[in-house]
Amino acid sequence: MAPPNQTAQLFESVRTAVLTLELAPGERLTERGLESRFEASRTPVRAALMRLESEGLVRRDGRGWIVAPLDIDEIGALAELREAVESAAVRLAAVRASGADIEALAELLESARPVADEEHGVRAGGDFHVELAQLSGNALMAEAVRGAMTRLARTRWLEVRTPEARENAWAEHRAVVEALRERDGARAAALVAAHIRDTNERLVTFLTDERRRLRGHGLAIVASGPVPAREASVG
Amino acid sequence: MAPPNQTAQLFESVRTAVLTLELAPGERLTERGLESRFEASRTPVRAALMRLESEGLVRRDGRGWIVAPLDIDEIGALAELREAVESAAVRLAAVRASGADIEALAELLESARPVADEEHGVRAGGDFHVELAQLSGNALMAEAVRGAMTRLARTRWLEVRTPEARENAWAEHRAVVEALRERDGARAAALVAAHIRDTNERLVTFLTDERRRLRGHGLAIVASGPVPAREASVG
DNA sequence: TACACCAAATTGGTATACCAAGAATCCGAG
DNA sequence: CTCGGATTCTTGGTATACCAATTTGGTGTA
Repeated sequence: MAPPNQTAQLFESVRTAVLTLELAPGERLTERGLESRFEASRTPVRAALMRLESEGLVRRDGRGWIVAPLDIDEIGALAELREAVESAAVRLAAVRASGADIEALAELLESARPVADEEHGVRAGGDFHVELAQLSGNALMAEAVRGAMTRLARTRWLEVRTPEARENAWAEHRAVVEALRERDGARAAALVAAHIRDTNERLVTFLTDERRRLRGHGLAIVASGPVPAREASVG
Repeated sequence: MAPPNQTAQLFESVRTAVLTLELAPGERLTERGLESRFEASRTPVRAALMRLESEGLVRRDGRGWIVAPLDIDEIGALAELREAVESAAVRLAAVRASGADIEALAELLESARPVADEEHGVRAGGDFHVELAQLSGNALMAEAVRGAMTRLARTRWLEVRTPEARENAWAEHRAVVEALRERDGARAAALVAAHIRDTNERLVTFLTDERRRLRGHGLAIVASGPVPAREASVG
């Protein structure tokens, strides 16, 4: 069973294309365009689009579809959400996680240490936060963090990542693990919150500064999302 | 057939059926079954199922679909998530919300006061939390709360809601608004957290106690993890 | 030139036919 | 009656035809 389902494969392909900016933020997508581009029929294309939509990577634009624009306001909102969820999660983790789980996280972190490989470092950075949230034992919190990291993933290809900055982020992660080891939930939560806040601030500063240049590369960054249509009915 | 989109209508119908327990938790769903039941073709049925899946109301079971089972562990996880998000949101709201917004929320609460009408009270109860989160100015937080309330909505048809309990919940909501009026974010957050914790505790206690009885009515409540495979198929 | 109007093309929405995999059922051998 | 295997049914996955609504382009008129 090499191709169990075309949908999953197609979904991954489109998703990757969005995350790597191969499909530019704000770009218009047509079902038939994707159909021919990825060589699949409309049914799996539609399924992929709907899933991508629920992940926030793709959005409806009137009747059609667009790649979700990079939205500085959304990035800020994500940081706030992450701060709330991740700090609560780590507080829970300090109480619930087994020593072995914490050590496994420490090991994951250690393995990402050298950060020589850009892509590897990027991926590991997001994974750390998801794994950390997982230690809370609360699957929904972990899922929320994963969703947030997904929405943020595209910015990682833009952000400046000096060796110092990466080393710094790594050290902050390590401090969190250390606090976890000592079962100091409050400290761990504070560290996580500060880390998220700082990282976000750097990111937003960078994006704001570079907005003009990035636009020159055909990359639009909006400042306040196109007003999501308000709906009246909520069951 | 003039209706702009059948999908939206079908989606609402199925969603309502799930939320009202007309479609029982754990029940197996087939695309063709829904197709004939709701008189639509498979395409919109599949779209609705995928959307419902992203809302957590429907789930894949192997190759097929089931209505998401009521899961006490998930309910607990939702409470933890809500506590994290809503308390952070209300803290933000205390700083950001306009006086008019706060008054509008107070009015919404006031209008739900008599709670004579069961269904109205139920809906308003969930709405309050969503509107409250909206005052944070963080759309993603509000969306997270809305999602959590959706996942919890089915329990409201089961829960005992004595007039005292409802009056009590209403009073707790009111205390939050009062704290908001005074721009006391810390107190508002503490009140929200306590309210969520208490409500959840009552709910879980009730579900645990009544689990046997509810099962007698063909309603399965799982304690952990998925997969109750086959349950209520007409007794 | 500006503009109104019509025709063709494009698009998402919908319906449906076909497929392979799995489940259920039937039937005959023992 | 039991068991094994073949047949049939059902199911989700996929491909595709058709539709209505928009968009697009062109064209003729004032």
